[in-house]
Amino acid sequence: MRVSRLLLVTLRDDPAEAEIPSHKLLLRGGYIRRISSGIYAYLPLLWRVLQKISTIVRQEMDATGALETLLPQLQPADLWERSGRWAGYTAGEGIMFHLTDRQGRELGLGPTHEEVITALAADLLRSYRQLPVNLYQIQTKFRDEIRPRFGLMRGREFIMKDAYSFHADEDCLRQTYAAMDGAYRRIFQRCGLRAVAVEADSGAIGGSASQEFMVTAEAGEDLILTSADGRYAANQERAVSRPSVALPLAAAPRAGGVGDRLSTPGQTTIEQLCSAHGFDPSQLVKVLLLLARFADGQFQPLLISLRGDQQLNDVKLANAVSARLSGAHGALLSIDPLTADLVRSERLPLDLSEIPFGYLGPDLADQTLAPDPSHRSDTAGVAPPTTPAVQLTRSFLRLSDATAAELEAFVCGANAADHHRVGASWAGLGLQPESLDLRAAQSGDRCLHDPDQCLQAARGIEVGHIFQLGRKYSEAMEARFTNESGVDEPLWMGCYGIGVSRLAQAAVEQHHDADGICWPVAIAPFAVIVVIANTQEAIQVELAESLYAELTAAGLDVLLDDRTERAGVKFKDADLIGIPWRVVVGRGAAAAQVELVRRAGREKLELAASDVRATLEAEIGREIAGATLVA
RNA sequence: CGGGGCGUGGCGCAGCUUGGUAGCGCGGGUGCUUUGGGAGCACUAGGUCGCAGGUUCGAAUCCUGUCGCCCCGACCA
Repeated sequence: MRVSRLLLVTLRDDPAEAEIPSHKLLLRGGYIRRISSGIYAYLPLLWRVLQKISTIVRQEMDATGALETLLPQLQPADLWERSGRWAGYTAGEGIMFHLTDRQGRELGLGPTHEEVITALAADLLRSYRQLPVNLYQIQTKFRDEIRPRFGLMRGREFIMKDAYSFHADEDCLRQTYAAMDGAYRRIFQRCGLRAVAVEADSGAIGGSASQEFMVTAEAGEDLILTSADGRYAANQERAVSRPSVALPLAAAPRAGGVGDRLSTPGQTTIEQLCSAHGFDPSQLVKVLLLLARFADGQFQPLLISLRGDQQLNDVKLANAVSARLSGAHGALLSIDPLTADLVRSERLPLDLSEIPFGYLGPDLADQTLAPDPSHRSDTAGVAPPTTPAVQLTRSFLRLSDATAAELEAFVCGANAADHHRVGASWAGLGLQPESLDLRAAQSGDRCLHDPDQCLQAARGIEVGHIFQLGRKYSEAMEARFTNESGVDEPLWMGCYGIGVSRLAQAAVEQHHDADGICWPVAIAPFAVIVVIANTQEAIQVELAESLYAELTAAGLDVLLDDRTERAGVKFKDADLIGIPWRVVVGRGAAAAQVELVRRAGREKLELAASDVRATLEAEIGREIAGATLVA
């Protein structure tokens, strides 16, 4: 391809809309253009990158025996109603674009394909003899993201490889999951990315085990925690660690007591309490008052106890709450602090004026949630307005993190303004807390697998995620097969995603310098750019043309910069768009000498034009092989 | 949705406080010179100042509304 024909439009200044390096460089290099928020045109250069990534993905997926397919993006609502996800994905904060067709049928634009594939599996799969099977596709996904961000990093329309496997039993699912783990490692390796596999929360997709693949980069949206020995890595949402040892309370209290009352006026925070009375935060139990909302309209107040020096992990909390109540009330929609503002905006029949915020203890009585009498008289005898009746549970769901539950004696609020209790115990308060893990693991915490190892924090861009779904969808959608004994049972499922367009940008985020992109050769739009330093010199043009023809004939992806620009312009553009190898045909052309420059390291080599092809083939071959073999 | 910021030729910005000729750099076109790290000179095209109201003799500038975009939070490949 000739640069003069490439529609190469590069920008000298950083566009105002871009914040992070990869986004700026993709815009400046003429790789993408924004059409609307979170919606991008992939220009010819980027399309070549995406095709190269897709090819690698295909090769590795095919090598595991997976079958490529292509599923519809327009999906009927009833499929999603059968899985129980239509409401959650379309209402409120739901991310599915949806529409009504001319017949009044509801359709959604596919954000993911569990429903479609499971319906297909129910149709096609009948016998254990057909199993296992793994179907994948590479296509555009649509998600009405709450906040699109950073160009291709979080778009409302993006390219994804998604795969879905079906199995006769859980053991077989585990094998395919492991095979996908291997394939993913090879894919990212071959794309030239430094990626780490981390334990993950399975989120809205559901299911049991799941693992994310993170490209480490400052601009990453996720926080990951890893141990230096490489044996543990997890998303912070999921990460576990050893809490520090709590300091015992100095004045040993009576065993099983409720503690001594302590006057603490105005001391509503952990810091104030500790500095006023010399407590250590680990001697305190802090109590959070929250409100969970469910798909069926039910509200459930939560009373969460944590040791004073620990932070709540809201993903762990959401999982714990879902596990207890989603069976009865459907999906957990949100958990928010229970405040006067929330009561007002949700029109809850609650009066929080008696709740002593800042002085809560784990034994706060359910009666504090009694309905507000004034509210009752307001609405007595009046037909309720258009809003449906609020369903509110009038007792707390009480959950305690293990660090709090294990304290023998602690300081906590007295459930009365301006007072705390010192030396309280769970038995004394009449509570028997379950020991849950609700706390956020943090950088510096000691690891479970080895107390000598500490967790380190890094930021990451999630480029892949693999799940063992189990039978969640096959049960909901009645995708069943006949097993060896002739008995019908639901299929076991796994699903496996790679954000292809996100991966392209993540590669830029990881491979760039002050002058532009430094693509790994495996996914670069072109491997080589031949630059004619001065197009007025016929001898340079002639040599460059013959090199271009030779390299192209050798099967390399070659760009010929034949523009009549000055050399400096062409060098700047070549650096910006990040072609891994540059061949400069300039002053040495008369002697058939050219210069070979590696983009990433700037190494230069003067060599005979006749040696260029062999040198490039060796260098590129070495890089590709290196990326393939290391595993 | 809550909080913060921005909309002025294709791109990056100034002008707005204190109302009165719409400007700068880059980019585009033509010509000449230059030709190994974003060249120089000359000429030239291109803007209803996001949109709609209002105030005013007069609005890019002041007021109101609205749309769009970006950043911080809940979501995720």
